[in-house]
Amino acid sequence: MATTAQDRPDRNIAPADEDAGIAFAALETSGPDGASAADKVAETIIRGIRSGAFVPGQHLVEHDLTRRLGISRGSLREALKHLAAAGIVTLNRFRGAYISTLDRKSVLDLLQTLEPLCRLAAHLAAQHCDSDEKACELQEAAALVEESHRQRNRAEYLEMRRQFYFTLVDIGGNRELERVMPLSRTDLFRAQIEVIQTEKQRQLHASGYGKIARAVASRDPRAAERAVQKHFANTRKTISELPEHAFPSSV
Amino acid sequence: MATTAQDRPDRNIAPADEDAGIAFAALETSGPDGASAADKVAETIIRGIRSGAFVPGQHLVEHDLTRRLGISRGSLREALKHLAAAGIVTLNRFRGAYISTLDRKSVLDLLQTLEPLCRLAAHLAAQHCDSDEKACELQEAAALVEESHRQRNRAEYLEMRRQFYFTLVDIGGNRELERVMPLSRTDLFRAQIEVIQTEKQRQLHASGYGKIARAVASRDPRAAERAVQKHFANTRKTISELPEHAFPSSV
DNA sequence: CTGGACGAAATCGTCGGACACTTTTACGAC
DNA sequence: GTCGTAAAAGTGTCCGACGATTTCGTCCAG
Repeated sequence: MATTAQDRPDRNIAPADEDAGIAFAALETSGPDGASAADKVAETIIRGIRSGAFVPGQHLVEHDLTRRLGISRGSLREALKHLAAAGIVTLNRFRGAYISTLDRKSVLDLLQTLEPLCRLAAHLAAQHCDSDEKACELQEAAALVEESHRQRNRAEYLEMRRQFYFTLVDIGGNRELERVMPLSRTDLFRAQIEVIQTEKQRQLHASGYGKIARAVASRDPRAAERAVQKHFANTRKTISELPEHAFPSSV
Repeated sequence: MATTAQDRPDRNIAPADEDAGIAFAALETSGPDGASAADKVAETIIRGIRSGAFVPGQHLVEHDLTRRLGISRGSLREALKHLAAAGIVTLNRFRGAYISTLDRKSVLDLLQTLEPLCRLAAHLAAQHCDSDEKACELQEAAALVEESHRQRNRAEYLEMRRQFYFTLVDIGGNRELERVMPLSRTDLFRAQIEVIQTEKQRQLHASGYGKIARAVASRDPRAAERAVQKHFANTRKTISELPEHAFPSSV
């Protein structure tokens, strides 16, 4: 399964050492104090991926991260283990942690897996959208996604997108969905393609959330599922149109 | 290779006996199979749940486990973190790790989430079942489930059941499914209800896997999905018939 | 000049101890 | 019996250490 050459992230990783320094400048671990240090580190790394500070294929050296994040190796390893379980980083025994890379098939597999879960989430949300307050909350989340899109703020766009799905699942009331849905993993390929896709594709994707929110607010589960289905069809079409160099080869 | 004197857990906490004949050939995609100590501990705890050595709600004290499993606290905490991400144990800050408990709603939520994933898995498996070899492998996995059922070997039954799903997903070829599907979490409630449900319910559940395997082998994706749907409907019916005391109250 | 053996550096996996903090429990006063 | 406090238990985090493995540079034979 591993490609012929050992990992050659020469294209992905910025060769300049000092370049990584500025990336960590903004990585101040800010989070709810209720979370453990490892959780905060994991959240920081995910934010780094969304913002582009970490790119797929990048090697995460323990000593570097512990120094820059100001935590111990144990806590960092807990965080890396957590991220590896979620599929965001891949651990190679004695060779370290790397930001996971998704090739075209992995992305399509991910979409194929995510779609029925999102359909279920939308279905449940439409069923449980009895109070206008929740419908309003969801539409506001969709508005925030589109707002971030207009501002060209990639990191916030991905964060708001995650928040939208979170709200959708929350309204549905199925706690297991929240645990299972691989939202963080989608951040990986979203962060990859966000800088490659055309403006029209970006626009199409951003508008999908408003449509889903409206369909859910109409309290028609079937319509909500159809909206999700259409959104995924659009995403698949976008991916089919992307050039091959958008996807790293190595896994 | 040579097991040092350290990583030798002299005996597990339960009368686990010598059921290590499984030697399942998983983990082929993750490259270096070298299971870390934390992974082995996590697997041991999951087996303990399947065998009944650990019961939902049980408090896992770090000092106890490190002594009994012969590992360090750091490795144990990694394992607990991993299990917590999978929903098998619940971590309470400063209060420790507990085997997760599933009330009736959680079980129904879990089934609701798992069903579309299993339908997708069956659908893909039916599509990709072009070689007879794979169909045979799946039917053999189903036969092993029923064999364990006849032998009243609960731990092996659950292990074979997991193996069946693993085979199903593997034939389908969607790698993301394997990561997302919350199989270990289902072991939790399976282990709970396995001792409570009636013989007829147990029989019904065990026969479902053979039906799914046959439907997949027929290479009819629709029929495979229907078989999964029916299997889940049966499980839901069984759960609706269970008394309330089958489900712990606290979460 | 090439290629393989050798060894040093880098990095990871695991362990044990240490201290701060929180929760739980035990105990004595009222 | 109730309440407050102190001890005990248990967890969260960090540090240092050692062994294992990979990686890479060096050196010598052909």
